[in-house]
Amino acid sequence: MGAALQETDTNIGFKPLYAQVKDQLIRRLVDGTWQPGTNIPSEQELARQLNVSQGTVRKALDAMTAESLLVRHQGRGTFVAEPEDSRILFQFFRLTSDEHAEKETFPESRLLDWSEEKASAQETRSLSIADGAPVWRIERVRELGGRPVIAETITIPSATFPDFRELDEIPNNIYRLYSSRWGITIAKADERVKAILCEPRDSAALGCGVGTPLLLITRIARDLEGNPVELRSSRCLTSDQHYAVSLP
Amino acid sequence: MGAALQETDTNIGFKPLYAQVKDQLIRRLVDGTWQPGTNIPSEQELARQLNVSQGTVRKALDAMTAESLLVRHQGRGTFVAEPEDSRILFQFFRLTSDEHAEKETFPESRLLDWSEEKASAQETRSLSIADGAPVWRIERVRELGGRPVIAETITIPSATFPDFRELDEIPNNIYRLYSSRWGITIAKADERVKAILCEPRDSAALGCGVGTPLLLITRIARDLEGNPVELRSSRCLTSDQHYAVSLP
DNA sequence: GAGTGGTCTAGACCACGGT
DNA sequence: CCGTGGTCTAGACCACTCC
Repeated sequence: MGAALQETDTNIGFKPLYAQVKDQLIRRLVDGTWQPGTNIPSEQELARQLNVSQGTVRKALDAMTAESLLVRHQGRGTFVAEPEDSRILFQFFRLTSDEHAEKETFPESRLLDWSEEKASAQETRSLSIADGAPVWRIERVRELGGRPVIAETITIPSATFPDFRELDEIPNNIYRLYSSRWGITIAKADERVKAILCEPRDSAALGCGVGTPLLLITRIARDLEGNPVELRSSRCLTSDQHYAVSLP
Repeated sequence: MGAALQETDTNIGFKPLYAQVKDQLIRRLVDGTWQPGTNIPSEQELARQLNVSQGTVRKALDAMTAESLLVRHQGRGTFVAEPEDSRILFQFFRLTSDEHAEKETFPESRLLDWSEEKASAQETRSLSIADGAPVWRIERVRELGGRPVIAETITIPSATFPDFRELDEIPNNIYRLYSSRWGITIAKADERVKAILCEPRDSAALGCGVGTPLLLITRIARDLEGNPVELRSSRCLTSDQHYAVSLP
């Protein structure tokens, strides 16, 4: 790490060398030096570049692999993770069919509406944007096995996604779009789950009666630096599906 | 690992040395050689006992620490994790107050009923026990901030918890009881979450009307070896609470 | 000061993938 | 065959805790 190396541990702000290496490497992801899908230099090469040992680089790469930022292939190299369907599904989609572990297909989406509006109070708070700033709001219905099971509202700040208006389609896997068109990587997300009753607004879309119990999932998705990028509200029918969590 | 060491990687059943070390150490937890709260030998000592290097022992200990089986304290040593309130709360209790990260207090329990019954079909399946085997079923209500918010049913096989009948009290933190009285460590759990409507049975306990939307959490808790030990159904009021999940 | 875990280094050998 | 990541070892120094 050359001149940036901290020599002593007595500082309260001490960070281990491998953590500093990790920060450096994440910066290369953030600034686009390393594009999704490309392979990054070998451990030995990075060790030379950063003036640390190969073992220290490995510890940083291992941590990033654990966070799904990188993918390692023995004999081939280390690659920047891509927002492929299978990975996004596994990492961010916790709704599963009740019967046997399904084929894990990406839920089909049907776009209902999308328009630019002023952010609500909740959106302002969740996305850390200015009061009343413009946002895009996307309404769609998602289907599993041919049956509508999720009504979802996606909110993103207009400022973060310039020229969003010019899209002529919203793809199924929207995180891949964020990545390919704006270079924004969704790295993690926080979800809050509640039980609610179906309101008239969702009744038609989900094909269920008003008053049907629904799972409300409120997600804040964050980029590589932890900044909130997307707010999503999903109202889910859970008569034949469940939200699966493993502890820890 | 002496004679147990595998010499070559070409076997399909190959396990890295650190994983074999981890298995050995977990066995010491399972058979009670190392009791919760006690400190285990130092890395150097374990390395000598197992005929591996200290770095290999460290990798095994790091993995076990990540699974909350051990706790490390720099300068003091490595300790077997205890089922303390704060850890159990953090690891297994995902229901949180909507407002600001609460004081994280353990929810108070009020015992409604407990009796020995024959296992239902679901219990038989979830707990991998014989059809109609005897189980203990515990019904209780849990409160947060003085208000009842969870009605829960805990089912455990009678065979796994001998003399359960002789208890004169069911403590708040029941996982600590499993550990202290039967030497059973709850190491992980799988949860399934659905939205349901409050039924008459829970209406009185929760002080809400029939038809109120509730979060149904079905948990299968497992011991160190992954065997299912407890089935738990929690019906939760989520008007002022939510179920929190971080992805990944 | 002695002992512990935490970090960092350097080098070795292996299995894997592609040439 | 070579280069890659995966594993294992050995030794050094540090910070922390307790005596």
